[in-house]
Amino acid sequence: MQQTSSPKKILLVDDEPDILEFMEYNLRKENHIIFKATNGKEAIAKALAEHPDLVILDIMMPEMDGIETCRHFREHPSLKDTVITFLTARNEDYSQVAGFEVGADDYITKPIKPRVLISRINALLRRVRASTTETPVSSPFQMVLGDLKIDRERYVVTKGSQKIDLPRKEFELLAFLASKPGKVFTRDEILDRVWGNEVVVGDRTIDVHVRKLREKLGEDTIKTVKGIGYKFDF
Amino acid sequence: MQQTSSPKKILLVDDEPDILEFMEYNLRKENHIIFKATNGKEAIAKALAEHPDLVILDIMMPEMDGIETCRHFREHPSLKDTVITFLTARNEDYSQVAGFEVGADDYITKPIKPRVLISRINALLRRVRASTTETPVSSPFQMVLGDLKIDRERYVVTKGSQKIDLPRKEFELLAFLASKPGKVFTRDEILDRVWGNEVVVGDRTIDVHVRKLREKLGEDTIKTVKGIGYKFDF
DNA sequence: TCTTTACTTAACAATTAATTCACACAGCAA
DNA sequence: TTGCTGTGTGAATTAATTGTTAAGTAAAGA
Repeated sequence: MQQTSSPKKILLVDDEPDILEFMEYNLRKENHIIFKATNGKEAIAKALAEHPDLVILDIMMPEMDGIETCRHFREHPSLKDTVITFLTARNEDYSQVAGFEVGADDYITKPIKPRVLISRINALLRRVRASTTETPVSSPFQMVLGDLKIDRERYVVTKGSQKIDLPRKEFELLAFLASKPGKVFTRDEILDRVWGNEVVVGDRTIDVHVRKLREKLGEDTIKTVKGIGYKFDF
Repeated sequence: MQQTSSPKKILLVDDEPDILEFMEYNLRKENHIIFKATNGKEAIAKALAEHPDLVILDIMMPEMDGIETCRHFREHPSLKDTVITFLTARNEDYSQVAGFEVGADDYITKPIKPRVLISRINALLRRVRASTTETPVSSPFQMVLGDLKIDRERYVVTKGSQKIDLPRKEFELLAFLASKPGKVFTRDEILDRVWGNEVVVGDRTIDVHVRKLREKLGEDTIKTVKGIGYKFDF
């Protein structure tokens, strides 16, 4: 199974230790960082402290059940955008409805198979990341800049009438720089947006990619602003 | 959840009152103005009267189904640029293909999760309707792409004068990729649409199907865009 | 049931992309 | 000039992604 980019914080909430352990084991194998809670109150406390990317919440719990806990999450300003998925025994039909009403993002039924768990979790994490990152700027699929056309949908760059194939990072770097022609992006900004803040790469990585872009697009498309960063100009 | 700029008019079309109500509730929370219809005819009437920004159309409806209704929209001069998204139960096999062929803008599968619904809708509303206009709809049941003919009614593919029989998944995959020639579909998109959001398959499944298609149709029909996905080109 | 076909998985190979490395070079200040 | 800082470059290395084959399941048909 594909390895997702960066490890995520996941908070598991269930009153049964067996299930907690089972999920912890499986998710840890996927390199996620796991926190656990055995009731709703503890869950909220841990969430406030750790700000998990995802919460897996058992519906059936003593005292404060999953639905109730979820509602608390949704009411809390700093937690209300957390991704929450419920866990429930199969055939608890009505609770599904209730779950979605309080703003659940997904629903996993017990008994859980490791493969299914992992795949659902990864899919959720991907999707959520996608929807929050979604459309940075107005996102026209195609940008035209001088004699350069950048087609985000088709993933193709055209210079004049010549089609140029770019590998992923090069394309993303170019698209990012070109999103605001003329603006100077610092190395930090570039790393944040193109590489993501969790990935650690060396100092020369950006340079090399810039160089490759210059090789393919011509020397004068990307300009160096010494001590600051790079900008796209045409 | 982020509040989008201005309230939009949304027309919901479904024969099941529960679903209508569910969607109305969730979209109203987002400050949209909601209209409802329970069949295709009513939908067109309301659309003509209200000119909604977006139509959410259930595929499975008595009398005039979603596909048919969509076609009517597309033929109507004053409605043909309306953004339309389909609603369908998971794994209603070929309807996805049909949906794109009649010019759908997006595809939402039931059961619907509120947050997913809202995020997809908002994304759709933000994006200007330009991408679908550029793909001319040749004929609802038959696509012709270069020397390739895809007949979704008989699910038969013809290359030149040679008839090629494709198994179900291969056909669906091909038809999906071909629904927007040139566009790169990510593996996630492909899994979502061809396999359905709840089916769990391994990483190499798509590859193998792609390979089989290439075997049968020639190496250069489906192109790999490393790190992103696949695209159909001719 | 048996048989066939489609679908998925697993293991490994091949390919391509991303990153690092070592050093070169340029600009600037003392 | 010398030393410093920041950037450019090509080769080498490492990592990630995809291709391929074979084999195992599941589903459909006879």
